[in-house]
Amino acid sequence: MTTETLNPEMQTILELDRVIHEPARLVILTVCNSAEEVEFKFLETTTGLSKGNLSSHISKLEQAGYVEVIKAFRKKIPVTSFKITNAGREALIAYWNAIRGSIPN
Amino acid sequence: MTTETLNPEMQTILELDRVIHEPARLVILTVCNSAEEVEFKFLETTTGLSKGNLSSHISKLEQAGYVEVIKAFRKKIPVTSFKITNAGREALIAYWNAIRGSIPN
DNA sequence: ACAGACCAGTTTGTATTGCAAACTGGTCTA
DNA sequence: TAGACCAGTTTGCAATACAAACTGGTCTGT
Repeated sequence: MTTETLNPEMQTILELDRVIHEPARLVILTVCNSAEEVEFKFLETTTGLSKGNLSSHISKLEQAGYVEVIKAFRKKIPVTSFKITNAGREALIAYWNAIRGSIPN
Repeated sequence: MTTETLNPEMQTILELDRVIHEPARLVILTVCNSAEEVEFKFLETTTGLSKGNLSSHISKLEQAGYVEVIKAFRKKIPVTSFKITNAGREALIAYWNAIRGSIPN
């Protein structure tokens, strides 16, 4: 080792957005980003996450302002849907850019 | 949304090696991978991680079998160094491959 | 009508984590 | 030889990820 400073790609890794860095949330947000609106049930079955787990990760994303939660009824059954926000989309893009920039060949 | 199955890239994300997924450890392991042997002090100053933090992350990496810890003395002062193991190198490569394969364009 | 199976989603309890402050065991200096 | 200093570990704590247990409601069979 010759240099005494961490190269910038590694510095970037240390500063990654922890809300998005959690795999479950990265997947949730990515799915939300790929559709207008996504239902709870859909996320549950596709991701294989448990309801509780899914619920709390979504709360985190909501708190961070990365998704909007939409509560509605289909017939008489409650249906919860999610929509990525602008902030969420930006954060997601920034996250991928950071990763992309740090990947070794 | 039309499909009911999570695409394989997202599945990969959910299965990332959590030992390596932690940014601090990813950086430590990457530095170790770029040199024959790396000293504690060097990691401390380059990464900016606190001693305690660094120490416990390295313990994790050692437990996982990803680094070897080498204790020695320089004059009379203890010097601890780290060396990535084969398993560590493989895990790191696998991690980057997983990430690389999951990145959106 | 109503008991209980079922459903969508939340809350709670717990084990694990990441972190820095406090500590250990030692060397060096005045 | 007291105490400043150094390399690294342990401890204590706040924040997490997770699933089991729960809530509030609808539907089914009798």
